[in-house]
Amino acid sequence: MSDSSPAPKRRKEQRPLEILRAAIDLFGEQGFAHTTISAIAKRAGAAKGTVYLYFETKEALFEEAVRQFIKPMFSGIKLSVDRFPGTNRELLEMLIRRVYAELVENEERRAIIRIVISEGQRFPHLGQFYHREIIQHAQKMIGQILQRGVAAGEFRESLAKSFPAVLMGPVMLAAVWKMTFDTAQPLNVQRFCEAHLDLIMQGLCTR
Amino acid sequence: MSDSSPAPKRRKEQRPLEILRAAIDLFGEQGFAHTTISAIAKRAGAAKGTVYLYFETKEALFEEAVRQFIKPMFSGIKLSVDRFPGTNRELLEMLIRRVYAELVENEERRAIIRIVISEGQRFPHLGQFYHREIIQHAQKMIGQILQRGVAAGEFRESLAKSFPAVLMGPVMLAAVWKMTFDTAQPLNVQRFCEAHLDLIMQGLCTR
DNA sequence: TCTCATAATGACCCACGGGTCAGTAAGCGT
DNA sequence: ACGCTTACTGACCCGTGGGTCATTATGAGA
Repeated sequence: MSDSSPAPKRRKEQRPLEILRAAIDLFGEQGFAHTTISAIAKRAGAAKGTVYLYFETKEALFEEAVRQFIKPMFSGIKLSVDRFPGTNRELLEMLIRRVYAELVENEERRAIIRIVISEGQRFPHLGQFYHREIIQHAQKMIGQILQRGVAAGEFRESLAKSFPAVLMGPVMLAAVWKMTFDTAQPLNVQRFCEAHLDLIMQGLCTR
Repeated sequence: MSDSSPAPKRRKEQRPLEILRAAIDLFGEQGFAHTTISAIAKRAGAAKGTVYLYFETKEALFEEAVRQFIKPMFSGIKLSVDRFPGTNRELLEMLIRRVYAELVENEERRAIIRIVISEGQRFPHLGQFYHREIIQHAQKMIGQILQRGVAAGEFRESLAKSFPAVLMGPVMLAAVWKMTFDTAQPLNVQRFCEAHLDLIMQGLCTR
């Protein structure tokens, strides 16, 4: 029958994921401390005790939830980079546009960023995990693009090859801005992205 | 006599500032939710009740503490920009170096950034205040430097004039990195700063 | 239809911490 | 020395929320 009955259902397989989904939503909206297990259970359509059937503690649930949603964030971008046909310059441009679309414009993803920043001190695992799963791969990816671009004569030799993250700095700023200052001064992400690309491609100075 | 006596002293003037200092330290270290009034009082060398003599609630204390430490952050930089003698290019370079020194290398200042990011959702005042007191002025300052630089032929026309914040993107990333990934992969701030300057001054592409 | 292993429940327990207030004592004026 | 004002204290109150567990409900298999 339909699952509209209020009576509890036994669904061992789906439960954990439903709970993780509810958890990541609420942690993103309210932060770790202000999110209650009861609220997570309620949103997942379960009772408080059910959460503790699948997760040891609130912290364990938290780390699992973040883990669950960090991984897929990167895989989509990685795929489209691997099979890109154009020049390295076009590839870098496409990559940066994608990152804005995936990380800055998507509210759920921004929430992950905020979580990693704000809870990173109290959950060192989290920072380490995020670094291992995302940052490291991203650095390698950008490093390769730069290297190939230099070899192909598209890019000059620059210090960015030692710090690929420099290229992504404005992305981080845009994400933080959206989360923090957008009510005071709304950010036009598209145009910000264009300014970003303009800057790193051309630089500021006349020759 | 010396103030080593354990008996309570009556010092109406110094108390509030001592409490604010203790508060900003602890809020920076542990975040808003995990910082207790008792801990703040203890660090300030006072009793819990004393805190409530000077501040209505925990939130009021929090906002006051942040306010207290945000303002002086900017004034030093502003001063050295106003009286700078060199070219606009040199000025921009000096400015960016100073911002790294003040915001990224200084742990207390980074704490403020983390606070604004992580508590910004639940305390909208905070984001608005920070924007009004820092971001807006910084934007104006950088905008002027760019404009003068273009007029003097030092800078090309670029989209950065509409989004001066783009230039500061890597600073934000460096600050976040220091707070979050530094144990996983320590960041050499000096060299990162050089890479940042190299990038925005020269750009990536060959002509 | 009956049994039984177990998924699911939610009332309950209790530690924690924001906020209070009756009491204490410092120190000024006389 | 003696009040008297008031800065200061910390034991106490109580709402909140993490975590438990005795009880109930479910549905697969006999």
